Formats: sequence, structure tokens, C-alpha cells
Amino acid sequence: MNAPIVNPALTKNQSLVFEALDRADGPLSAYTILDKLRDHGFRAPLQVYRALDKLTEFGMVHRLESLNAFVACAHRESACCGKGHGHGTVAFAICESCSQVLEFHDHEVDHHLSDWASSKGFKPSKTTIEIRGICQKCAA
Amino acid sequence: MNAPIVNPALTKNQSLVFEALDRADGPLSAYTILDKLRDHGFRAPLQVYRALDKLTEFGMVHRLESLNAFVACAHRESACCGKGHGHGTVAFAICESCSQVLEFHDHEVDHHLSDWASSKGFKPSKTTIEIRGICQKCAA
DNA sequence: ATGGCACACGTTATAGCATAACGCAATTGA
DNA sequence: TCAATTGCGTTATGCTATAACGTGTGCCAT
Repeated sequence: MNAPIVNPALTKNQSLVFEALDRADGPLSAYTILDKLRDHGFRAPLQVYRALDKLTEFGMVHRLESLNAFVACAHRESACCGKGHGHGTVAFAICESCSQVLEFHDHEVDHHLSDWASSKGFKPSKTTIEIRGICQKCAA
Repeated sequence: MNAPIVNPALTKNQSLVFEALDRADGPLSAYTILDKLRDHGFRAPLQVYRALDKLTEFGMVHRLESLNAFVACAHRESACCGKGHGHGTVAFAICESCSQVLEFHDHEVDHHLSDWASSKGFKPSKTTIEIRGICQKCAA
């Protein structure tokens, strides 16, 4: 459980959604978040999706495409490679047994993919890397 | 348009779905496929999803997670790195302007990700790599 | 040949994920 | 002050995917 380093610029809904993700020990779907926040006045999916859009834009939340779910960014403290809070491309290892998610960043992979892109004249806007599998703990 | 190298072991439904994807010049959603095949007797999503599951298992079709859509595999002829028809991990560059998809394979990226996985004791089952962006043609 | 099994298929219903379109309120800055 | 922007709440709708049921067919071990 991490200390709640909450960006003060967040609106109430955004904070609630972020905190729900931060408290969770795994990815949450938008509808699961909605259920967790009904006691705080949330009534409709759009309230969640709008907050998620902003949090994703801020880099505080990542969407897992292969799961249709969301996680709080694991890289709380600053950046390793410029870009403010952010990082280049982030990759995820998702355990299909315990559904825990490892977030990591691999420069080499990043560079190879950018190199491929430039060689093809392709201008990347967002890159998704997700490894589904079994984590060490579950494999034991 | 490629020659129709259709695996004869495919069932009727599987062939129809594969041919629909093969004819298309971009990714198709399951429901789009359903609409294209109504004239051939398709009536329900499950008919499409069941065929897609098998085709994916055979390696003839890929699912694009960030699009919830499917494409025919672009690597018709054999493999570059063992595994029968297949290849290690395939990556995609998806143009957000014209929605064309480039399928490619990058050994280096593959190896870096496997290395990361072994270093963490993570056993990968499926890896997704998708680059969203603008293709050369659309950027011009 | 016959009973059991595996597999593809068809259908209905339902679950899960996401956005459109409307109107209102608060904030900001020209 | 007025217009633009942003967030918010609500209703309705659309898109994506699977559950659960039953049918038919081919295979092959007994």
C-alpha cells in the first residue's frame, strides 16, 4: 500500500477513482470501480470513464488493453527518462492466475520499436506491451 | 489480395470467417464479420466467435487487443523461427488514420522481453505488442 | 453394430464494456 | 459582462463477449 500521493489538481471524482485504483491490489474494470464508489455518490459509468480518461492523460493510470481494465501507475516517484511524471512506453506482465500486474520499462525494447517505426515512416502515438502468463509466485 | 491458401481442415464456418478477414483490407470486429456473413447463414455472434477462437488457435488470425478486432495473419508462408505456421511474438503497427495494420516480428524485442520474464520468474503465455500511430502514407 | 466420446453447430438470453447527447454549474480570462 | 472551457449528472443506447441449452455428426474401442 503506497502513501496517497494525490495530485491536488485532481477533481473530487478523479481523486476517488484514483484512490480506488491505488487501494486495489490488481486491475479494476470501470464497472467495478463504479460499484466501489456508489457510496460516494457515483451512479453512472460515465462518471468513472471521464475520470479515467483524465487520469490516463495525466499518466497516473494505465489501461490494460487485454483486460479492459485499469491500474494505478506503479512508478510513483518521478521519471527515469524525462517526460515529467511519465516514462517512454510502459510494459506489463499480467498473471493469469492471481491477476497481479508487474509494470516495467525496458529501454532496449522501446528503442527497437522506435527504430522499427522510423524505418517504416510510422509515427507512434501510443504503444501497448502486455505479457500474459504466470507469475513466479503462482508458478511455484 | 493473396491467393486463398485455405487450410482444408477448416470447417465451413471457419473458412467463411477467415475468408472475410482475408478479403478485408483492415481489421474487422466480430460483429462486422457477422454482418458480412448474414447472407451465408450466420445469425448469431457465437458463430463468429467460435470460428475466431479456432482460427486464432491455429495462428491464422490475430486479435488486436487495443481495437477489439481481428486480422488475418500477414505471414502466410511458413515461419521464420520454428513453431510451424507460427512465429514467436508478432507485433502490430496500427494507423489511426487509415486503420491499416502492419504486422511484423522483431527478434530483439522478443528476446528482451523473454529475458525480462525469466529474470522475474514470469512464464509468458501470450504477448501483445501494438503500436498505435500514423502510417507513412497518412503522415505525408 | 452400438455405445460413448469429442466436436462443431444453432439459438436464446444475458453479461460486460463504452459512448452519445442533453442540460446545468463553476471557473477563467478577454 | 460575456464567451469559452471544463467538470458534472442523467438517460439512453450501442458495441463486445459469453453462458447455457440442445442437436447432429463422425470416430473408434468394445
